[in-house]
Amino acid sequence: MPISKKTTTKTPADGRRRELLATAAEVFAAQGYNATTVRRIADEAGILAGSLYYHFDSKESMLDEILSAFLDELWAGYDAVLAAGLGPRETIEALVTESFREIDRHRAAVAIYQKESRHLVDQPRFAYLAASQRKFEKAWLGTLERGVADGAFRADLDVRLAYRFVRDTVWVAASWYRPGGAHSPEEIARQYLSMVLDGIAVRPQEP
Amino acid sequence: MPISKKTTTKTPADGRRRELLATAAEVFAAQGYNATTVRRIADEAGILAGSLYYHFDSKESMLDEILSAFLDELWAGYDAVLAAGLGPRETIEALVTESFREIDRHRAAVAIYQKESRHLVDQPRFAYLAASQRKFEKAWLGTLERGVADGAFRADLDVRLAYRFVRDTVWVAASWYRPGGAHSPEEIARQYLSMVLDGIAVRPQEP
Amino acid sequence: MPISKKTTTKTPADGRRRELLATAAEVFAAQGYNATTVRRIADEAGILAGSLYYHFDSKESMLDEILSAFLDELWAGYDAVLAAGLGPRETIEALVTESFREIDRHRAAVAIYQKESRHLVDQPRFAYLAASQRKFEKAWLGTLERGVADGAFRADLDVRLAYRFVRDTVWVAASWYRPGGAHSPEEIARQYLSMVLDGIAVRPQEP
Amino acid sequence: MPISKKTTTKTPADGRRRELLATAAEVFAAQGYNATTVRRIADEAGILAGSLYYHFDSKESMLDEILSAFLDELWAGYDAVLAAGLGPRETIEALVTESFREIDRHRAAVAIYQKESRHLVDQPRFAYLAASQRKFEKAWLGTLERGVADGAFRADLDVRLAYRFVRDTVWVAASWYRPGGAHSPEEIARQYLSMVLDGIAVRPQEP
DNA sequence: CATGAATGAGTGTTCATTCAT
DNA sequence: AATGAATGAACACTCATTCAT
Repeated sequence: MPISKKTTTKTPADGRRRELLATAAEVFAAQGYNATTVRRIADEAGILAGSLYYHFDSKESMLDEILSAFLDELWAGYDAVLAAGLGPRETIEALVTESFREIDRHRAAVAIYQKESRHLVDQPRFAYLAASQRKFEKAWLGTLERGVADGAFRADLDVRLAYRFVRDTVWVAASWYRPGGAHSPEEIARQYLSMVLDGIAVRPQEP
Repeated sequence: MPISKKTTTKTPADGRRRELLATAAEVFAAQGYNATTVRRIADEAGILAGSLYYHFDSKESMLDEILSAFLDELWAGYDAVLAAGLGPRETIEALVTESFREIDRHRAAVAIYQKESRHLVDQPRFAYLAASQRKFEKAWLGTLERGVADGAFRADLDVRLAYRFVRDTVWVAASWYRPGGAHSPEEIARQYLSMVLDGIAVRPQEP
Repeated sequence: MPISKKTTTKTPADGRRRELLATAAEVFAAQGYNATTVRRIADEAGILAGSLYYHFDSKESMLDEILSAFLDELWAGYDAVLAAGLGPRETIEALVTESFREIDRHRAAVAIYQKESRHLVDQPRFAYLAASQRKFEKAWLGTLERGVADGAFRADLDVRLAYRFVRDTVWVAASWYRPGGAHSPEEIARQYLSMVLDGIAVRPQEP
Repeated sequence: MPISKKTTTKTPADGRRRELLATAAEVFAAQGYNATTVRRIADEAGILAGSLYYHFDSKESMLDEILSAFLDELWAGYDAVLAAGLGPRETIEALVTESFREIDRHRAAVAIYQKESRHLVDQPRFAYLAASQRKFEKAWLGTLERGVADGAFRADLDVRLAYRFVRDTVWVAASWYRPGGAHSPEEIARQYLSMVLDGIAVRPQEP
């Protein structure tokens, strides 16, 4: 059950759409949605601006499709993790790892989401963004609280602050992450988790 | 010696400028620079769009003035910290605290900086943003390396990753921080530092 | 000899053309020629927009064919009436009746004619509209003048005004007439003629 | 109490608006609303297309203002007639005369109304057109029925048909009427009334 | 200082039309 | 006969900017 109500109709000639969406996502991510002209996307795709409208209703509907496809995939991964019945620490580890995998696969969509979701949320068309945010918060906050309760996480945490801390820490990575770099998503996740869970300072010496 | 070369001329009618800049900053932060119309700023200020051009050369020059004023103040604070000769951990603590104070004082400017700096950097007019970023990176990265060298920070850190981690962690806060809330900037800084330095997981029991 | 020079080629696949033209006429009448998109016609016909161009050269040529077919039929009827050698009053009666029959049979075409002919007249392609109008005026005006001369119609008439009066009165009916309604075209013609010829006021009493 | 809810704000600098509206009305009437480009109106006014948007929200709002101003004036005249307590025949005479005066004063608006009102009625913004039509029908139909009841009009009339007959007969005149021609509106009204009330045929001889 | 009116370049979008398949 | 994809010109509209008053 996808977070967005879109029925991703998989018609045979669907390939062109996907190509064009990938192009659009790349440009949106690089220049921002508003600053991106439909002509720029068309140029990048090697067609004329008007021709995009054979495939899409509007510039906005391209954005919509990009974001909802991303969120659908993200939640497929998250839901699997949340259904696995792991402990709080292991859940956090799995969610962070899954997030970096999504960043790896949908870098452009993630960057767009970061930059644009705040003002899109208010538009009825993008109501699913708000729904996703609520679900997201519930998953992370719940896991953190569970961890504090069972002693996995520090009891002196401001859990809401910790939630924002972890959330931002992970997703902002999309702004500098480049797929195919030195580190795999799993490796980056491991290092992030190491910092988030154990801090960057050395532990007081154990005798 | 300010990071931006602007000569902050203090003409008598300077108060109006400052008011208008504050208004513009608020709108830029809320809607994004590109999505903000000059008319919207003028509406908010109670004048007509054309009248803004008595005070400013262009919409871009408003943005310029907002960002350079912010960076000048930021670096006044940072430079004082860096000149104080503190140890690495104390330097990090002081920089983070100073950063949250800036967020508190220049929330709008910080938010604008976060959202817009990436594509502004390329324009000659905003070259000082790149200069600031380099200086910023040097300060933080240097401190982290110093800390690893003298045993204050974990030796197994990927220092560049840790830099991004700390940097993002701090500044993204501008996107949700609201001045006058429950926590003072210093209190938020303390909690952030606690998480960054010591992690959110409980430490292994010492006997 | 038809008023329009079109050679109505009767190819075997002519049935499809006629269907498509009927569809187009209906949409043109309902939404106006300019406001009608070729896509809308194609939708209504259950094919794609481009496919219409297998059957027709252009949107304009559909309009052309619709109007000229209508005018050819109209003049077949009118010419028969005019050739019958009736008196002026009987001629008017026959023309009005014939007109309502045309409205009944070609409602869409008549409505299109009413709405669009004024600005089409200037285009060379639609020169036959002007020819038809001249012939039309000559027939009606001549009959009215004949009637005034032989005492069938009132001598104090401004004949040009009376011509416009009768002409408009008849054709505007196409804008509200719906075939298959309560009244047959002949019945409506009878009532119209009663009003046009004898007025709606009661006659002064004859002793 | 105007038929349209518009508050015709009479600001001092309102003159330019009125000029531009008159220009727009003329072009709308000549070419049809849809076929008229905003550029054409601007050309006619000697400014650039974009400049029109300083004065008006949209092309549609120009149309709206033209139609509602016309209807407000029309109903001012009609309401005065209907309130005068005249007999049915005198009421019809006064309404027809008033109508031709409106055609004389607002020729363009009347022509636009004739051509466009049918499809505008459905849009919420133009709901007042439907209201006007209902009020119009009530006034004319009521008067005709009253006239039939008290013996002023023929008892054998199909009143609805007579209503359409008179209505169309009057307003279609806007399509050929040119102000400043040979006949004054009152003169045309007189002749129309003569035909509508007494018919164009000679009356049977009274002995 | 501010307004009222305009400019001109650009934006998203529409649509009749074309054409290889 | 019809489709899928594209073209290219035009369209309504936006907006930063200018300038005489």
